[in-house]
Amino acid sequence: MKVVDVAKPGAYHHGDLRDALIDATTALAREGGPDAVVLREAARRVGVSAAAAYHHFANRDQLNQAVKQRALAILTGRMQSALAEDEQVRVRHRNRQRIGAADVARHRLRTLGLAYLSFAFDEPGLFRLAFGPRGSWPTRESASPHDHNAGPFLILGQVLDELVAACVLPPERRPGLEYIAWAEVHGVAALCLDGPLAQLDLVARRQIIDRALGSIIRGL
Amino acid sequence: MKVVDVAKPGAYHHGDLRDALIDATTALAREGGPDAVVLREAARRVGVSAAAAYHHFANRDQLNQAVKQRALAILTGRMQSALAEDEQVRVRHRNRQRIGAADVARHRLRTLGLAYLSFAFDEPGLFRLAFGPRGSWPTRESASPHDHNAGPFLILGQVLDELVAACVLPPERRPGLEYIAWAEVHGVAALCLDGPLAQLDLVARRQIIDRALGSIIRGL
DNA sequence: TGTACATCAGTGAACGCGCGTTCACTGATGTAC
DNA sequence: TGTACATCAGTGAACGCGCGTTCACTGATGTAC
Repeated sequence: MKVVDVAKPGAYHHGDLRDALIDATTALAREGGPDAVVLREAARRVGVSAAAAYHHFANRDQLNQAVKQRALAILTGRMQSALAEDEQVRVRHRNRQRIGAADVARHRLRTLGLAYLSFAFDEPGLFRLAFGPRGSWPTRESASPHDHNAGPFLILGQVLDELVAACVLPPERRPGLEYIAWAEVHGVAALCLDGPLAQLDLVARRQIIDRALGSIIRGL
Repeated sequence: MKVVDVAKPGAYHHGDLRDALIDATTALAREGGPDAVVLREAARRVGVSAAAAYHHFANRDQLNQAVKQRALAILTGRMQSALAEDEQVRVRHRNRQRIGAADVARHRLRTLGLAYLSFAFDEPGLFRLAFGPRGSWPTRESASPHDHNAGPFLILGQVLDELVAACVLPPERRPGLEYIAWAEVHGVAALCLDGPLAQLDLVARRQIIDRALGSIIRGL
């Protein structure tokens, strides 16, 4: 197995330029959203000629698409680690109080929603890129193999399954519920970032979020 | 009062270039979304030099902002006329069957949601512009005086008030409910246009929409 | 192990494009006398 | 009613910019013998 030596200074061959370009472009998107995704600037940041990028991407759109997937992977990671953190807290306190499976499942759903929203607010540039008009939504086939197909969609689905198992959610209402739950949370994020809710102060926003999450859980 | 003679051919003075530019740019946005909002192209379509635009807008962003407001006005109009059409149907059938105020109010809320979604699907370019990252959301002060401040927000608020009046919605849950309802419907639109729901066929999309609207109304 | 050579992954210069914006200008409009 | 003139709303040419993309090239890498 070849060891990839990253950024060996002065090296003619970069080592892993493709990944480096995706990294740099992700940073651009982070700072300036979809409009900041500029192939030349990414190459500049990596310290490479713009033409070099064309050995790794057919065109700008392919680079853009790769960054879009990266953004989604970051979102997925945040959702997963939020659940994991939740789990740790629960394990640590398990002797002090016994919590029912129903409450646990409900809490996990809420955690997922909060993770989604905090991604949107912490990383508005990446969020806008991921859910913006440019480029297509990655299909299951085009998704990165490292994800094990575990996009936001699947994580949400698992937690909804837990709700069914905990008898919180009637099984007949389970199918397709991902869409509804996702839409509600996504709508809050979108309206807060670029819509009529953009001017809300943090307190008001917090209220809306609590209310929306409550509404989803109650709506089960 | 001066009669504005639109597009008198060969006229040096245009008459109402400002409006004409907004019209042309709206057409651009309709066809290509936010990225298609290009000052020079709008001037070209109107048949005027690009520099002329600077007698009416300080810069490209102001033009963009005006078109954003136009898009919102169109959305508002669609919502209003959907309600009006509903009303007509109801008046026409009023002798055949008596419907309770509660059902009427619920139906009006559903109508509003459908109008919002049909705007998103019929006019994706305008929808993306209106709710996209570029430009700020128009505040009450900057809104066009012709609207009488009746944006989507206020129409929705009125219908929610009707629900309270009809005893469908407990008054204590009324305040701020606009946000929740709007977010849910907006989320469906956004995810269907540019998100993971983009690949759904029309039938599946229709199901999601029905379900989401039902969920809002049930959640009251 | 050493060498010839195909392939890979870079370079740097250039192309064409279209954009937003500015400038000095000029033709039309409307008002004061 | 006619005329001088300030103001308004256009013109067309130009500027500078930065982009995506292509091209002929060259240095590095790794493989076959």
